[in-house]
Amino acid sequence: MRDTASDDVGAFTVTAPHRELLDQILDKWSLAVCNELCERPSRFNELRRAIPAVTQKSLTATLRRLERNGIVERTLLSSRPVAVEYRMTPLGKTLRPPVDVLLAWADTHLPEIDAARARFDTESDLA
Amino acid sequence: MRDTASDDVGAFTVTAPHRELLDQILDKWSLAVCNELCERPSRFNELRRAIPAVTQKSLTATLRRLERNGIVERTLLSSRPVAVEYRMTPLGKTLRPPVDVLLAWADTHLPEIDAARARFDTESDLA
DNA sequence: TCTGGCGGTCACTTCAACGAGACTAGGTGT
DNA sequence: ACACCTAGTCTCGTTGAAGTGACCGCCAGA
Repeated sequence: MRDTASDDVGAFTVTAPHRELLDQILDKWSLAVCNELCERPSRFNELRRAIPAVTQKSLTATLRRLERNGIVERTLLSSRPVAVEYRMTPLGKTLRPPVDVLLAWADTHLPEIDAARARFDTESDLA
Repeated sequence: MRDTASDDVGAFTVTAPHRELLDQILDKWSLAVCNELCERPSRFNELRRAIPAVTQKSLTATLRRLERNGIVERTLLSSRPVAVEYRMTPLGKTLRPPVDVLLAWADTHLPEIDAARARFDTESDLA
C-alpha cells in the first residue's frame, strides 16, 4: 500500500517545504502578531503594548519573517518622525480560516488533553 | 478590552495553553509521525524506517510527548521478544481534519509565498 | 535642556532542542 | 559462535532561538 511515490494526494504528506513554512508562520510569536493585525493595522510599539511578553528583538524578527513570507506588509507612514504601520496582506488574511480551525480544535479538546496528561503523569509516578 | 470587534467570527485570542499545545503537537517530527500512524499502526522501528531523518532519541521523545497528550497510544504486544505498537487514539484522529486544512492552505499558497520571498530577498539585496 | 516616545540595531548570554554514537538486554537467523 | 533485530537509555557536543540591556538618530513637549 505504501510506496515511495512522492505525490500521494488525498492523505496529507508532510514535505520539507510544509515544515519550513509552518515553522515560519506558526512560531512562538507569529500567531499573536497576526491575531493583532487581523483586527486592525498597528504601529510597532502598539504591537509591543498589545503583546507585552514579546521583546523588541523578537517582535522585529517576527515581523520581518512574516513580511518576507508575504503575510504582513510594512508601510513607512512618515520619515521625519519615523512612523511605521504593519498590516495583513490579502495573502495573510487567507491564513486566518485554517488557523481558526486549528485553534477551535485546541479549544474543544483541551479538557481531554489535560485529562490525558494527568493520567499519563500519575501513571508514570506510580511506576 | 476591545469593543471595536467588527467580526464575531474568529475573535480568537492566542492564550498560553494554546501555544503550549501547538508547540507539543505541531513540532518538528509530530506531524510526520501522526501522518504515518494515521495510515496504520506501526512499530517503533517501522516508524524509523518510514521517517529516515528522525533519530532514535527524537522519535522516542516525540512518541512520549504525543502519548502524554493522548494523541497516540503505546501497546506492549509481547514482552518476551520486546514488541511495541503505536497507534492513533480517537482523540488523535480528531486532529487530522484541522491539520489537513492547514496543509491544504500551505499547498495552495506555496507559490505566492515563494514569490513573496523572492521579491523580499531581491529588494534587500539591492538595498 | 532634559525627558520621553518612536523604530529599530548590536553584542552578549542563556537555554533547550537536536544529533551522533555508545550501550543494554533478550531473541532470532545462519 | 557471531551478527543482527527489537526498543529503548545515556552522555556528549553543537546549534539556534530567544531574552537582556545598551545604544542610535530623530522628534515633541515642558
